Amino acid sequence: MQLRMTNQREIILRELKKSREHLTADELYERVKKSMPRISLATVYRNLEILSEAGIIAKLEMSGRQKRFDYDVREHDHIYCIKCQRVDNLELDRDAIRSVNYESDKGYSIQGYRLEVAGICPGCQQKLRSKENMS
Amino acid sequence: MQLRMTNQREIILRELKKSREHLTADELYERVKKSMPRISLATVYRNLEILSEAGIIAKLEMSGRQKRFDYDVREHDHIYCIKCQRVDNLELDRDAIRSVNYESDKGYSIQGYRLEVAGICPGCQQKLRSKENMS
DNA sequence: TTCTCTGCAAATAATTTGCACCCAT
DNA sequence: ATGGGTGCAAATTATTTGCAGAGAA
Repeated sequence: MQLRMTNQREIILRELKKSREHLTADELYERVKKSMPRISLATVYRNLEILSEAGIIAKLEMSGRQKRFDYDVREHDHIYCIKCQRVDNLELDRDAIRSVNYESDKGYSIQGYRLEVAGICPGCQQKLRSKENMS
Repeated sequence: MQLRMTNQREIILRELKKSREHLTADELYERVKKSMPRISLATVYRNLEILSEAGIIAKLEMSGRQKRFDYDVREHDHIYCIKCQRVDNLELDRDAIRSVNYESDKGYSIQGYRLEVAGICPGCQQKLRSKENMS
């Protein structure tokens, strides 16, 4: 199965790269529509699936509903805001986590792991503080 | 808001406790139906939500589509099978993970973390081996 | 009695798919 | 020209919600 570089695929990749955020399919759709108004959401979904399948982008399965997509395919972990769902990268030593012994567990053959940290982002901390001040 | 112990709630709790697995809402629904055929799936969803909100059970947001629910509310991590989606507990040292330094990251105030290990469960390893032998 | 809970059906949210046409290779 | 890609609408999957009646406290 050969991948073709269509116009829509190119723009999807460009927008994902440009933002450097961890966008959901519909967020990306909104941005892509600006340069290609007739593109369909299904095309965005299909391309995100195909491109992550091919290892060109990464699919993030975080807590919460929607999947997010990352232009950066290097293995890394994420931190997300429990208030606004925004997701940022975590720069931490994956080897240190790997050394936590979970190898022998339950007879599973281990394929990988995912550390997901939950927190409140600076923006939402700010909002909470101003709400406190009002009361 | 007072919680009432209805018949359906009791059975839902009993089945969740009995199985000691990490069931999805519809898996639980199928089991509960055996003792209470007229219960509705919406009631199962509502109860799982309310009970996890109240801290009586735990809601697991793992990779993949469906949420799973755990009778065991103690903090612990999970390993799941990438073939059959089954989820098992991981007994590992949470303090060791906590010591991986992610505190200062991005100005977030940290609320918690979740380590999710992916692997292939013994049952699915078996199936893969017999498939190999056939070819 | 009061207010939470339930069943049912309909609504929602996120994602996927069938189909006929389009266009990159 | 061939077969992957697209837009559109409809289908699917997981979950939630409105409502009127039921039942726990």
